[in-house]
Amino acid sequence: MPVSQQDVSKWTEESRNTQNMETVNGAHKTMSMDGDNDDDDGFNRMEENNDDEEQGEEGGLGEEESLEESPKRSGTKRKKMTKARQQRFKVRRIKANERERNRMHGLNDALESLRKVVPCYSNTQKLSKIETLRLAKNYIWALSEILQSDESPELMLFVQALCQGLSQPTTNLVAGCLQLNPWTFLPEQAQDIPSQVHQTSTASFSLHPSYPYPSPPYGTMDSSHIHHAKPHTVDNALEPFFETTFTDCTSTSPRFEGPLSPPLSVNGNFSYKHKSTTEFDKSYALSIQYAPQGLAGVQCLHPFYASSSQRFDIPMDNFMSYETHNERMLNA
DNA sequence: TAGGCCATCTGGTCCT
DNA sequence: AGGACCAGATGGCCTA
Repeated sequence: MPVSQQDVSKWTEESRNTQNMETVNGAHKTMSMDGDNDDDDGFNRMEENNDDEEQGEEGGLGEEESLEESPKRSGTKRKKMTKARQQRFKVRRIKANERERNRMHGLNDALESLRKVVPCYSNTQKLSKIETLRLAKNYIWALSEILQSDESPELMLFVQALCQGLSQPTTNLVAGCLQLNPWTFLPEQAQDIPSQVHQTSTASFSLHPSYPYPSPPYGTMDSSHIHHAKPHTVDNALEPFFETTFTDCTSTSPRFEGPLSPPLSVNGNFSYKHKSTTEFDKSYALSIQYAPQGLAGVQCLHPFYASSSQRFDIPMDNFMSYETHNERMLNA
């Protein structure tokens, strides 16, 4: 770990007694070279350092708390590292490592719980930690805006809000969970899509000016933009469909009560960079085809139809395929 | 093979 | 003194 002057200035006399600059830098030169969870490693290093600093010291218990002048730094005092003291450090370090592991496991458990309540969850495609946090942040923010606006949220804007700042794979996953084509709500992607698709889908949605892209730095999200949400000037061809969809969901689909339904793998299905429109359509169709038991197999949260964050499954029959969507748009 | 993600170790700091 | 929390460093694993 690089040690700055500021860090050095923070050191207390006590810390200097147990570890000077050279010790710190030396430790990091050799730290974690094996990575095999050998708890003795750090203490072996400590002992090596101590060997350098305790020349001729035999480690009697009675000398444990005595102080001596450091031979390497004038004016600094450090405690003798006796065998007993080394042993105490070793035990303390082992215990600290275990606590740290448990702490991180608890953190990971909490993160896993969070993964299960954000809008899309897949057992096969686990969101990374950072993406989980980003999606959760977007989700909370979107929900709060919906509450404040007191209006029926439009799905496209809702998904846009969810996907702010998310990586391409995560955006694909969210899109897959909501059975949307990410081309239709990500402006930067829309620049690269084939013209045919662009004309038939993306151009139909006027991206809301209050959803700038790329997203602002995290934590600085402007909370005003949904208040400014203007009604769509261009009819969203999906909107009536989704209104029906979610209405149907509440009436025909069982509410989420038990274990998660089988996940729908959307891995790569929305990747557009190396696929023609036809290929895209095929992969999209495949993603639907492999959805188990006629259900989407994913669990989606829509704040307007799933109050209190209740999860529900969206029947596959309620979804319009990408081809169907394109046909409708072409015929419109 | 590079890059992303992750688990783990570690030392420093703050608090009880 | 010891625990909680944090951030840096490192190596392993996986994927494009």
